[in-house]
Order: sequence, then C-alpha cells, then structure tokens
Amino acid sequence: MAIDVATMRDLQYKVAAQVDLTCAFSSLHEIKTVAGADVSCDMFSRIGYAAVVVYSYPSLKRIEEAGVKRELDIPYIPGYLSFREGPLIHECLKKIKARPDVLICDGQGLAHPRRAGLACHIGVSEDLPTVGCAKSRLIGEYHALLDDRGERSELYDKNERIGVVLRSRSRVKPLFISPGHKMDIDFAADLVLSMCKFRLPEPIRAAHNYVNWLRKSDAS
DNA sequence: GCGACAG
DNA sequence: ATCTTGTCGC
Repeated sequence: MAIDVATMRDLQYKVAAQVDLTCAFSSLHEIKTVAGADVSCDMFSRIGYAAVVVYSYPSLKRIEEAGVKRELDIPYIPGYLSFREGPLIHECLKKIKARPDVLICDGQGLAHPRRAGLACHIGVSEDLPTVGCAKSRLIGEYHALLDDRGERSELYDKNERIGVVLRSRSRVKPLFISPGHKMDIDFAADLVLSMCKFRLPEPIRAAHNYVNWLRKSDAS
C-alpha cells in the first residue's frame, strides 16, 4: 500500500520548514562540481530509471555518473512528484563517489504550493545545495519575457517571489528556476544559465540522455 | 462547482 | 513521463 496524499502533504510542510534559502556560495567561482538528476519511466509500467551525472564547473566536463532501475512507489500526482522520483534519485546519489557541490533537479524547488518541490525535498534530506529546474510551470504568475537568451521574469505566488522564469536560449520555451536548499533564487538562475549550451543545463541533459539509454538498452 | 496541474 | 522520423528554421 502506497503512502497517502494526506501523509505526503504533512511531510511536505516539514520539509518546507527545514529549507534554507541562504545560498551556500558567495560566488559561482566557489563551485567545482555540479550534478544533474533525471528520471524516466515505461508507459503504463511501474518501473522507473534514474540517473545522476556529475560535471566539473565551469569547464563542464563529465566526471562520473550513476544509474538505477527500480519500481516506482506511487503514480504521478501534481504537487507530489518528489515521492515518486525522490527515492530513485537518493539511490543514485549513494552510488556517486564524490559528493557534488550542487545538484540540479528536473522539477520545481520553492515554486511549489507548499514550498516543498522535488529540489527542496532532495536538498533537505541529503543536506545538499539544490536547484529546481522545471520545463513547465506548476504554480505562480509571471510576465511574458523577451525572446533573447538570458531574459528572465520574476515568478510570484500571491505576493511572494518563488522563482524565476528564464530564457536559457533564444527563441525557445523558458525554464522555471527555483531554489531547492541552501540556495537562493538569483544564484540558482545564474548558475543554470551559465551551464546552458542548449535549452537545458548540461548536467540535466546528460542525465536525461543516460536515463533513456538505460531504459532502452534494458528492453533487449 | 470549475479549471489548473513539475514528471 | 511515453508512443515516434524526418524535416523545417535559426
């Protein structure tokens, strides 16, 4: 029997209470390694594949990676993604030899109804600086942005600033960036932009490719 | 009640 | 997220 929504919601309030929005770094120069995490699943199967790939910073060279195949505990429920993907990402992190300075997650961080998105949940439980980098919006309002790379718009929920909508590449759909843990909004956006050769930051692209490689090469 | 809704 | 190849545009 899977965990119920009420229990997950209560856990999210506890996670939110532990989130630290003070950036662990005073400058991007202090960062030496950045990891990206991603999860992919078979359609109508409960099997999921996850990967964490570590990159050097700012040289952006691949250093190491870890993959995992495991059954997903619960289905995808908007607002509760961390309970579905979190466990697999934690297993990948255990396999990584050197702890990365920062972990970028494929999903929201602070920009969540209870301020406890995937990046916050992973960050708090691993006590690791994390960034939420989502490809679409979960909550929050923002103004349209210009279409040049680097353009950004504040993401607000009521009167609270919860993230930044960032154009990581000219003329492509923007990214929704929000801090996970030991991170602040603007630093998170600066870090992500500095790692974007294409729409997604390199560590996330690598994790996405690796996870799909795992899944496909497994069905044979 | 109705619409929105990370991956 | 997933089913899917080539193709058009910057």
